[in-house]
Amino acid sequence: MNKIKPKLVVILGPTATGKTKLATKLAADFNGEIISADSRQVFKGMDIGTGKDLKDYVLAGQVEKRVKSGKLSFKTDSIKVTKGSKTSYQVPYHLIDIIRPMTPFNVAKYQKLAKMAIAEVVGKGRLPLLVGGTGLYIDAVIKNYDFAAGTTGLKEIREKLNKLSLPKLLGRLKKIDPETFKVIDQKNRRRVQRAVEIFETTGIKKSVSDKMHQPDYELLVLGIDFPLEKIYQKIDSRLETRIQEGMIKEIKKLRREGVSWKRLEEFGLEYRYVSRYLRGLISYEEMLEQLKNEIHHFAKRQLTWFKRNPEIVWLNNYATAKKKIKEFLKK
RNA sequence: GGCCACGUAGCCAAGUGGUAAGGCAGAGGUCUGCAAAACCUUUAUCACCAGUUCGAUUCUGGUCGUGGCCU
Repeated sequence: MNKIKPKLVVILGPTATGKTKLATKLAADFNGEIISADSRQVFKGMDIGTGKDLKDYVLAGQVEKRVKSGKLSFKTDSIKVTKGSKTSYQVPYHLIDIIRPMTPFNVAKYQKLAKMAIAEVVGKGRLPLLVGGTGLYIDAVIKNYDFAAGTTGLKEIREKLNKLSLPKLLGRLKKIDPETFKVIDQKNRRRVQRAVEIFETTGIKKSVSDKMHQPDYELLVLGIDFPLEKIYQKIDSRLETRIQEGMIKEIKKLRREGVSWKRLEEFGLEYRYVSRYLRGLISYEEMLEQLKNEIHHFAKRQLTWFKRNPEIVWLNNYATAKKKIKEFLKK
């Protein structure tokens, strides 16, 4: 019953704080592999807009020296990349580029895949690092949310519920799960509908199912702490860079490949506002301005989510992160 | 110098003789199957001075400021 839980290091933080770069270095230091926790980088072809910089997972330069001096602990050759005379190391990553943009994806699927990926990494005797900024996805893994039941018939039930008005949904919720009804955001249709869905698919009330979970891992949760103004600045300059790198082209290409406007709108941020621009709904200047504001808001929302987790150890540099992980692994 | 218009929160902006819509930005928050999503909360005494009035941000006069036109 009391079996030893695998250790999992989590690195989270709002957008534009350099999570990937930090995680890559740490993965190299501790013989680790990265499991991405990013709800948009799972999609193929969505690269520039999601900041999916795969080069960030490669450690180049002084690696050979670091390996010889024992500072890098990679033990297999599979991650060693030799290009001409230069050797670099690819830190293995998971859950990036795994599905096509038209394919629906959600937390439940993510959780399943992430658990599998973590198990795989642990099986290899390496350290799994869960790295990303999607709070819900991270919590689904580290708090072990229960999505197992109720997969059957979800589509039908959802279609049925989609047709109901919000007051009707609220009425139904009040009947089946008054406890949730009391605390739920009653103006948020999506949430209300989901609470009803949970009951209709599983027969279990949301208020009950919420309480049934135990973490699967021994955790170290590191949060990257950055002043918000700096994040805003970085967001703004990063946006200009992304446009120069062909972000608009990327979105045109997605369209050509059959991704609907509706889907692009759903993806939010870059995909939403560039689409609106391409459709002629807003001007180029409006796109830039609105996008900057929206990404600022997004960063704030991420922070709000993370703030309420007291488990997070906030830090802002590599050395501290390294020290924390070292201590964690010794325990 | 003369004439006209305007002066409402960081920005845009509505409005009324009885103590001021809304939007944006800002701040705070919610979060268990779309989460880069969806949703919630919050921000003014109306340029200044004097007068009319029971009461003025709204009317009158002046001051300052801004924009435009004219000589």
